[in-house]
Amino acid sequence: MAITIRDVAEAAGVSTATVSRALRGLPNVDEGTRARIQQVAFDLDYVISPSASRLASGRTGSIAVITPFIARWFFSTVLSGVEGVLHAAGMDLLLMGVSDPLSGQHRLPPAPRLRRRVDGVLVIGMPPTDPELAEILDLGMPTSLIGMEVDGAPSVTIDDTEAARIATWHLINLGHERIGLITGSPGNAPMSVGHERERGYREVIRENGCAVDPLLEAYGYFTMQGGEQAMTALLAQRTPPTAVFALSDEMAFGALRALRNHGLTPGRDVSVVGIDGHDMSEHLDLTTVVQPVYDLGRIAAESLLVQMRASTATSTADPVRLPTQLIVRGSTSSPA
Amino acid sequence: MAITIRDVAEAAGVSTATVSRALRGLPNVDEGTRARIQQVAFDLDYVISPSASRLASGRTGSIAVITPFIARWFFSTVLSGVEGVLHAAGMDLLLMGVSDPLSGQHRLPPAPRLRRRVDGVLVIGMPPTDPELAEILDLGMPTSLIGMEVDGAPSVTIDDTEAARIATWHLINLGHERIGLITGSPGNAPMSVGHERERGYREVIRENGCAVDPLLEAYGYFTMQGGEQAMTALLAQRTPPTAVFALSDEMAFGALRALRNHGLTPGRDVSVVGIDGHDMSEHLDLTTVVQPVYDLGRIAAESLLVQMRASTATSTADPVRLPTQLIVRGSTSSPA
DNA sequence: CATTTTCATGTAATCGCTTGTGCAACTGCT
DNA sequence: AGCAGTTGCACAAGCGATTACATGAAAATG
Repeated sequence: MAITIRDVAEAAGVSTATVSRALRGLPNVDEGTRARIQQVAFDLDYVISPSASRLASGRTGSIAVITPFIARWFFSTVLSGVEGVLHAAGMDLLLMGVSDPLSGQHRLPPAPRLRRRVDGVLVIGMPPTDPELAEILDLGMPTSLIGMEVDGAPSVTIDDTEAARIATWHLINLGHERIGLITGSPGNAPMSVGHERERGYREVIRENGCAVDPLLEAYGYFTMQGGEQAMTALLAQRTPPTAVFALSDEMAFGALRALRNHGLTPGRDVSVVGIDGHDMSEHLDLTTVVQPVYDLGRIAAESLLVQMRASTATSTADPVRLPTQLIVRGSTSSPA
Repeated sequence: MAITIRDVAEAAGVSTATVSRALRGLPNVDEGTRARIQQVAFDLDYVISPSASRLASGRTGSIAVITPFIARWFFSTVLSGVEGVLHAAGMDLLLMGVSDPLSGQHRLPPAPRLRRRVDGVLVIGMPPTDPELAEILDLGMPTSLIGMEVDGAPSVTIDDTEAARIATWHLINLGHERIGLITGSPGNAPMSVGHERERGYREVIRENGCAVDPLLEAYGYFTMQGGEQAMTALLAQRTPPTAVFALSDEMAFGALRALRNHGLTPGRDVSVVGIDGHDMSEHLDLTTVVQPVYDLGRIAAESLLVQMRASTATSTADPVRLPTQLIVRGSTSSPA
């Protein structure tokens, strides 16, 4: 069978306790002994059994990442940032989807599958009101949230309202007065990204004395296709907007496509601005409010690790908010 | 402390052995007893300790997914397909990147981190000649490859040469004679995706009596930016190609952009065809050879599970090849 | 020089589950 | 009724580490 710590101990002429300490870099081991043990372990091609180690120590050395989507740009980019940090820290990354990739149907709640399995949890972009999120937080283990804020839980986000304000102000400053909105879905949960961004938009619209016209709002469901349909709907109005703010770049992409399908030129005929800084936004010449997506994941992972080390349950749960930046491109300009 | 199997056993008035069998659905347990145990376990809010279970049984119930990139469309889409299957099977998915997300530098080889930690491995899109891949295969555990073929290892791919042939033939059939190629990097490893696709291109070019002109080939490094630079380079020739085949959609996107930057209209002035069926290809009106990326992941995961159940080491390692399909869009047409 | 500390190491009791073995109590057969 | 074959369950030996505690030697202290 496989080599165990016992084999190493015998070969090195010490006890398993010493091997354990030596290999894990604990103090109170003679450096000479440590070197010898390391050499023996290497020669025997010994690898520790994580299962045994976990059982004995009570630590799993792994962290779950919970996400509603894996194949979408935002989520996979965050995931990439997370992975970089966890890998460097020697942690295992357990990836768990919340909804079925194809149907989008919610699966069983992930909380029960987390217990005793991981030391910490990272949650990406779930609605703050989601009961499943509450279950996860109730687990009482170190948790860090990405892209949403919940009272008392550490989180890393951008200021969504502010980002939306920046985008909307940009259109206002260009002289637009009829500004459409492509939002997520009808029942945007309170505190959710969609809700906060909508709020930023409405605030700025009101501050400028423009009416908040329900006819200027359409649902894009945060997908490209949805954005296209939403833009199409907006264009069907008797007085279409001269500019549109899409809550995400992917919806904005859809909007651009709808414009072209209608023989309109984005930026010249109708301005479009998004939020994200999607890889393709430069390519499509889309004005957007860039958010540091990779860093969202990176920083959340780092803070989770800190939180886990400082096992003092009194984790300072101040939410981290990363800055955003408006990048002006060809999809926005002053109205004709 | 936490509830253990012992607590459940005592509360149900049976031995831990029976609890273990009952909860795992093993036979030789009276259905009445089983129901009672399940009820007790539920009431006590008992969850099994994976660490203990793994140590005792020798099975980890988890599978590693190794990938060079996480945030790229192809990889995250495959990953999504894999996750769906593994989740349904109750397996833990350990995500491991091979290279650093930011720098792209290779990290330490993943093989040592796999031993004793997972029951199976899924590898996405590594060059077949990569020594790290060899190390992984040498581990001797159930493994399934996605997007590359290696002798003796089960794999799920498309026929890359054939896909390239289809794309190139499409351009030939349209009447193009000077057909450019946007390939990966200079040293495309033998048997790699890039190499095979290049081969398909060259075969068709030769079959049609066209010369394989090195000046018609440029490197796009499988990125959008690279594709843009490659197209720019091709346009700088004295006699630029009238059509270009990019080995991936993302490079094709870059090519489209380069064309527009030069005041050229894709499809009318220069035709562009890619391979992938990227989410954005429809949006950008790109002709492409669609590959079933999600299914690549799904099927590989399913076959890995089968392979693990049929523990007979003599796994029939016949490579699975999924079909591709040419989707003609506006980016290709007959030369002017 | 006696005594207290510190250091390096060993002993052995866990951690919480799985599973081979054995033993009754049933079953169905002749 | 007798016998072999099931069936349902308990016993207990692991699985391979970690770690509290014990131990003896060496170093530091007064």
